Amino acid sequence: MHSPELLKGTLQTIVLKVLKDHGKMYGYEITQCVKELSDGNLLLTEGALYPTLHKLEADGLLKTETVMLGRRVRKYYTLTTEGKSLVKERVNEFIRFIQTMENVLQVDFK
Amino acid sequence: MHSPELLKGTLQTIVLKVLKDHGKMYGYEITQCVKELSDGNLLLTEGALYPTLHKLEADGLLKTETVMLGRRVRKYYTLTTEGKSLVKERVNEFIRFIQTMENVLQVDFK
DNA sequence: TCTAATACCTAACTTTCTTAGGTAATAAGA
DNA sequence: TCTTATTACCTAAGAAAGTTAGGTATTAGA
Repeated sequence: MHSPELLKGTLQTIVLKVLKDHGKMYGYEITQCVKELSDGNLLLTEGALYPTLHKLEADGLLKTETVMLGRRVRKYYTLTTEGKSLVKERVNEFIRFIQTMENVLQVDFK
Repeated sequence: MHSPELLKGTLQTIVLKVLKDHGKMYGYEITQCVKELSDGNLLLTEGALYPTLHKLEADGLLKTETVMLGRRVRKYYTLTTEGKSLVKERVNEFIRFIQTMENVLQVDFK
């Protein structure tokens, strides 16, 4: 497991990219997906995830669709057009940050 | 320039590693060193740096030596033994985080 | 029947930044 | 000489973005 400090600032990027790669997803599904992709190293807490999803929606980057499964509510999130273009920027920004850190820390990631 | 959000959680690691690589340094010198290493992409603010240095010192990871240059004060920081062993851990933790992010974001840093 | 998993959510608190100040010595240029 | 930029230290208020710890409720399985 990683220090949760490192996650700060990357949660939005993770959510946006996972939604881009997997299309329509609901909150709980995102936590499970990230858990799998990270081999159990990244466990998104709901206290962080849901406020993030709500913020991304409020910012017009995500849109929602609420579905009833019997009596159960499920809220699906998808990227808006604006959201789609932001994903690339965010991922590129992260990559540039990593490259900068490689220089500052004098290490080799790969 | 990078989004300052991404810096969160990495400032301690940067300070520790730069001190390990360059030995005795003072605060202002650290900001200039990081600026150079990052090609101007990482500009440490003093409001973030000084509290971080004080915290690392309080935690026993750094020790200080105050030098007078004429009337000017300069405060040098060096790693303690404890600090030296922590640097490796922090850098390794960061590398593992990057590798995890590579999987989650499905990108290739190289 | 009780627990674990699924599925949503909020609120108090903490950490860690940014922003915006303050002080003061020294160097450089108009 | 005066003014500004740079060097060099610092703190405090506020914001951002997490954690921790709750709450509600359905469904599946032992």
